[in-house]
Amino acid sequence: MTLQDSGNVRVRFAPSPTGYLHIGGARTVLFNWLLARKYGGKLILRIEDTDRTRHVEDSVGQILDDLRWLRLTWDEGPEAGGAFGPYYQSERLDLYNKYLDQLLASGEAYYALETPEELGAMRAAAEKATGGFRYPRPDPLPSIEEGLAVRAEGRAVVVRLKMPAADITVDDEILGQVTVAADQHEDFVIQKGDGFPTYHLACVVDDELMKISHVLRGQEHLMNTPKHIALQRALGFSTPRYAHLPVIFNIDGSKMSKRDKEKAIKKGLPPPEIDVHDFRVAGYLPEAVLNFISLLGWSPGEDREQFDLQEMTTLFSVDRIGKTNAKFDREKLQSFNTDWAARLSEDRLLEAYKEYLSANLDGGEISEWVNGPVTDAVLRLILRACRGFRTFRQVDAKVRFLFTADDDIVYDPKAVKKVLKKNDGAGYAMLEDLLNRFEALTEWTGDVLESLLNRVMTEKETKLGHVAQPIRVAITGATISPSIHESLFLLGPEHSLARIRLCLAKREDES
RNA sequence: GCCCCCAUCGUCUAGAGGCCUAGGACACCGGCUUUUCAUGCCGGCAACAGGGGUUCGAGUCCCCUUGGGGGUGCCA
Repeated sequence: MTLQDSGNVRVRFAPSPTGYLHIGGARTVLFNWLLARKYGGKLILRIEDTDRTRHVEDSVGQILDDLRWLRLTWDEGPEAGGAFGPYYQSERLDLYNKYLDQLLASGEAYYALETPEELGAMRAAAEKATGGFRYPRPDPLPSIEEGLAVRAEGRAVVVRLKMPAADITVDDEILGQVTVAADQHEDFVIQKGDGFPTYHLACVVDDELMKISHVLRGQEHLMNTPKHIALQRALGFSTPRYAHLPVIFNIDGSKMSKRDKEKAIKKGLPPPEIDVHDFRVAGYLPEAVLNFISLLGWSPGEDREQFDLQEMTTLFSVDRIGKTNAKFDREKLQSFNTDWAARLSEDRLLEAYKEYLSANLDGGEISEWVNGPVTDAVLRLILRACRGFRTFRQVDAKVRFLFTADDDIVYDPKAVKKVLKKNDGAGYAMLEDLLNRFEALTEWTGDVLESLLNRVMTEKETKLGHVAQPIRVAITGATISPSIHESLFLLGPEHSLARIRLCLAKREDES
């Protein structure tokens, strides 16, 4: 990046509205966002909705939502507006048609009259014969009149670009020079039979009209770039700087596909997180997700790993982006999440927790726990009691007993056996003793409870575990919860005592 | 098949010819702390894909092989 680029950086993220924002897409936006931020440029959000058959209802809303959750803002695009709109390609058809006409008139493009079926047959035959197919340019080329006449008959006709008979070199900021030989080119389709432009045309026209300076996109687009360069030359456009990002895979090397989720569900396995939304629902913090994906294909060096968006912006640079594909390691993400959760302010953590809850309740709000309405103060207490947690989902699991009615507590048989029945019901005996002491308490605070339990431990010359675990099982049904005095305090005297009595009563039922 | 890209611990990576006895982080394995689950602390294991060059010297440059990935759509 040279000095004269400063202030003129205009980058874009151009998703197709086919579902939630994919985690790989998130990294692409992030890098674009960082570049724009670093050089005081603009990030443009453009919706590439030229394939009506793949359009998914409301997915633009979902993508915008995911970006907001990540705190990645855009300067132009849906909701933001801008001087280069519209930002939906489906609303820019007249623009594409104008350039299409120009190309047709100058002879740089031509109508191709094969039906999809004919093309398919040609491809199949060629693949059988040589293993590969390249569209053979007709000789002579159909005239414009001919193309128009066929179209007038109601038959779908496509427009193809006449590729130049010369090598094309992509000057990539990450990969260096990549040359595709002249004999590898193919006259590709720029307008589909339904009158929509293909991705290539729309992309090139928009990048020019929107004055895009740098294109940072996935490496799966590398082989499209010579096509785009040819189109730019035919149209008299300039060529933006290109940087093709390495691809992100699953830990086993397979593609991170949205279909992995359906496959896992079919097998009865928990679905893996693939889309940004999945990570949100699973209880990850946007700070951690962003930090983690920034390190997939990029590194600031000097053994630095953890930083927020601001530091990232300072550290970011395109020449530190690597060429090697990366595998997505959820274990490391979890570790990052743990660190971020420990580092964030209470206010921010509370906000993030509420976002997590709302994503899981489909936008609804969690309203009641055993002791009444759920307030911010309650959520703060919960988060504090769960310090050291890895994801919000773990927080949920740990405090579920606070959202369960006394009669609905499910006692884990293993826990009951190990903690209560063992040693001739030593656990139950402990509970009976503790019940009396709890009933005598006039104050129910964490401190009071803690010192009471400590006293019991000393008196009985036993470990705290023998005191705490029976209570834990009695009030939660299982062996996992926040520290015992905090668990008791949060539950409150009424429910705590009720559950201990209930637990003791259940023992009698069984004997 | 053809074209293109890539190659350091299991994973993410540092490494711009001597600073490399190859560094960090996650995971893993030990140990400590602990009231459960976590957390925290200490220690350990672990890599330059293979082969040729170039050079006084190669993880770093070149070539080949192998392996991985992408493209080869009227998808983007």
